[in-house]
Amino acid sequence: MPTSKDVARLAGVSQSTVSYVMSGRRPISEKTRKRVEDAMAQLAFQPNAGARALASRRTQVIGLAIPFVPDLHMGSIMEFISVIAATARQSDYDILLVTDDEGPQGLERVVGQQLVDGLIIMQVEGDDARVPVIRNLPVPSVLIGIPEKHDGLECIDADFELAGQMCIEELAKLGHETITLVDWQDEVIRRHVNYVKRFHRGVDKAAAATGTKIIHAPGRITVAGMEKAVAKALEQSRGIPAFIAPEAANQDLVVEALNNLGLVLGKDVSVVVNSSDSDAERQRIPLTTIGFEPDEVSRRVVHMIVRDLTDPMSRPHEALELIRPVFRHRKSTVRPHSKR
Amino acid sequence: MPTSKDVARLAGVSQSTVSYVMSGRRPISEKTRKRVEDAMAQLAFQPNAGARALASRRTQVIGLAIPFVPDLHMGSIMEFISVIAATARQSDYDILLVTDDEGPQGLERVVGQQLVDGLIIMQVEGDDARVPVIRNLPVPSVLIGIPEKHDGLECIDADFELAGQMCIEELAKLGHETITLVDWQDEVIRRHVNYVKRFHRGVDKAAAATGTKIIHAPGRITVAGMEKAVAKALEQSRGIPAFIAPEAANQDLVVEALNNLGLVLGKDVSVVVNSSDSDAERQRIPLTTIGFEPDEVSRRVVHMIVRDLTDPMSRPHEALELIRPVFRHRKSTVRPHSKR
DNA sequence: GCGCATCGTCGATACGCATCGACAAACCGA
DNA sequence: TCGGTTTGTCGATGCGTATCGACGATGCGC
Repeated sequence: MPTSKDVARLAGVSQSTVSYVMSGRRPISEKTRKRVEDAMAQLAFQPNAGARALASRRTQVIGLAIPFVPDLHMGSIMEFISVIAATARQSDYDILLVTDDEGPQGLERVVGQQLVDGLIIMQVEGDDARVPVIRNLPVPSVLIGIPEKHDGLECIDADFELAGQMCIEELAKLGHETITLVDWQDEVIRRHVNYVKRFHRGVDKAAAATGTKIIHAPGRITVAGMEKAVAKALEQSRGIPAFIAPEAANQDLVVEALNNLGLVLGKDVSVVVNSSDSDAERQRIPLTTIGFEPDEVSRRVVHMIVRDLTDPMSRPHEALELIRPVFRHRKSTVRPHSKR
Repeated sequence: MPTSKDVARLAGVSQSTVSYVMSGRRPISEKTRKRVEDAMAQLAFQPNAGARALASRRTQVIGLAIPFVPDLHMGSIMEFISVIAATARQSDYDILLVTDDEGPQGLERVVGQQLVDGLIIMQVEGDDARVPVIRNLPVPSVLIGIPEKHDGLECIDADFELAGQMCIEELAKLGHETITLVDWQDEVIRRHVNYVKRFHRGVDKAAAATGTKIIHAPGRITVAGMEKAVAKALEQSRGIPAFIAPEAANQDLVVEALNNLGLVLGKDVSVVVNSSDSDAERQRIPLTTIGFEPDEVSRRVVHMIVRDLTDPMSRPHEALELIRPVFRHRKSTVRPHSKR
C-alpha cells in the first residue's frame, strides 16, 4: 500500500506538504497542489486510518449501539441503521456496531480503545442502564429515545405526545365519539419505554379537549388474542368505532381481527396504524397511518453528533429534539359526515 | 487516557514487557505478569486501537457490506446483522458497516484506508458488481449468497435447492398431488438472485421424483393480487391444494388470501411458508415453515472470515458452504390420510 | 530600495503500540 | 564445574500521519 511518503517522493515534495494538501490547514500553491494530487491519483493513495487516528486523535468513526431485540419489529430498526450509516458517510464518518451482548461495558470498550469519536444510542428506555455509563464517557453521545432523567443529555425522538394528540383529533374530526387504543405489547410497556407514556399523555389530553371516550385494549401478540380484545372494544363503542394501533407490530393483527369480525375498514370502522407508507399502501384497503418518521430521526441524530464532533465548543449542551409525526389520510378511516 | 507506558511505569517494568503481557508472545514470569495486570486494572488501561493497528497492521475490525433494500423484508436482514456482530465479538472483532450508497468503491475505501482486516458481503446476487471488486482486494472476503462465477471465492448460503426439494417431498408425503409455488416478487427475480433458481431446481427435481404437478403463481405485493393468483391456482389443483411461499414477504399475503377465500389452513389446504419460528407460531393457525436458518448462516460466515484472518495460510481456498434448511411441521398443513 | 508581513515548503517530532535483537540470570546435563 | 540452553526483561526502532517551528521567497507600502 502506498503511503504519503511515496506520494511525496513521486511529487517531489516533502511528506508534510502532502499532508497539508489533504487537510488544507496551510496554504499550498496551485502548482504544488496539482503535482501532489496527480501523484495521489497515480498511486491510488489512501491515508492509513490507524496512523491518522494516532496522530490526530480522531477516528472518523461513530459507534452505534443497536438494541437487542428478540424478534420485535426488527424491520424498523434496520431502517434506522441504514439511514444512519448513509448519512454519516456524507460527513465522512463510518459506523461501528456495538451490540448489547457486551452490556454497557461495550460502550466503555469502544471509547476506551479509542475506536470511535462519539456514540449514537438507539432505543433508549426510560431507565436505561447505558445512560449512567455514557454520562461518564469522554466523548459526545446522542440518544434516540428519552430517558427519565435527561438533564445534560442530547436526545432526539419522534414526538409521541403530539402523535397521540393528532390521532385523537383527526378521528374526532371525522365524527368518532369512542376510540379504542390498541396498546403496545406488554413486554414493551414493562420495559418502561418512555414513548408509550408520552403517546398516552397526548391521547388523554386530546380526548379531554374533544370530549372523546377512550377505550384501552391491550396489545396482543396473536390474531386470536387481538380478535377478543377488539370484540370487547366494539361492544363498548358508541357510533362508528375507531381503532388506533401505534405499535407497528400490531398493524397486521388489528386489520386481520377486524376483517375476521366482518367489518369493512373505512366504512364500518376507522383504523389508524403505525407502519411504513409502502406497507400501508400495499394493503387491499390502504391504511391511514401515523408515521414516526424514522428516516428523519436518523438524519437528525447524525447531524447532531457530527456537529458535536466538528465543533466541540458547542458541547456540552443539553438538547431535546422532537420530530413531528405525520398523519396520512388513506382509505381505512371513514369520511366525515358518512355516518350511517 | 492511560497508555502502556503509564502502565509500565506504575508496574516498574518496560513498556515492551507490558506489550508482551498482553500478547503473550514471550514468556513472562508469574510475578511480573501479576504486577503488570494489577497496574492495568488500577489505571483501567485499554490499548489504543489506532496505535495497535499501526504497529501490528491488523485492525480487529471486519467490514460488513449491508444490502440496499428499499423496503423489502428488512426484518431478516437485521437478524443477520445482529448475529454477525455478536459472533464477531466472541472472536474479538468489531463490525464496521459499509452501505451500498458508495457503491463497490466503498469496499475499496475501507480496505484502502486499512479500516478493516476483511469483509463480509451480504445478499450477493448472481451477477454482483461487488464481486469483481473484492477479487482484487488484498484482504479476505466471505460472501453470503452465491454469484454465478464463484471460483476462488468463499461463499456461504442456505441450501435453497435442498429447501425446494424438502418442501415438495414433505407435501407429497402428506398426499398432495398438485402444489402451487408462490414465487418471489418480480424485482427479486429480475435481480438475478441466484437462490431463486436454486430453489426452483430443487422443486423441479423433487416434483419429477414424486410425480407431483407444480403450478407457478407469481409473487404479488398486494393482498388483492395475491387473491387472484391463489384463486387461479385453486382452479387448477387436483385433490387438496397446497401452497409454498418461500419468500418471507409473501407469508402474510398468502395466508390472508386463503382466509379471504374461505379456506381453512391445515384442513382445506396446506400451506408452507418461509418465516421466523416466532412469527409462524403466533398465527391463529401456527404455520408449517421452511426455515433458511439465518442465525446459523451468520455464525458460520463469521467463523469463516475469522479463520481466514487468524490463519492466513489456509487462504486462498475456495469454499462453498450450504446450510441445511429446516422444515417444521405445524398446523397449516393437512395430516396424512386426512383427505376428504 | 528598504523593512516587514505573508506565502509556501521543509525537517523534525510525537502519537501508542508491537516487535526484534541483545543480554543477564537461571537452569541443565555431564 | 562448565558450556549450552532456556527464561525473562529491556532498549531501540518502526508503523504512517499530523503538526509545529523554522526559513527562504515573494509581495507590499512607503
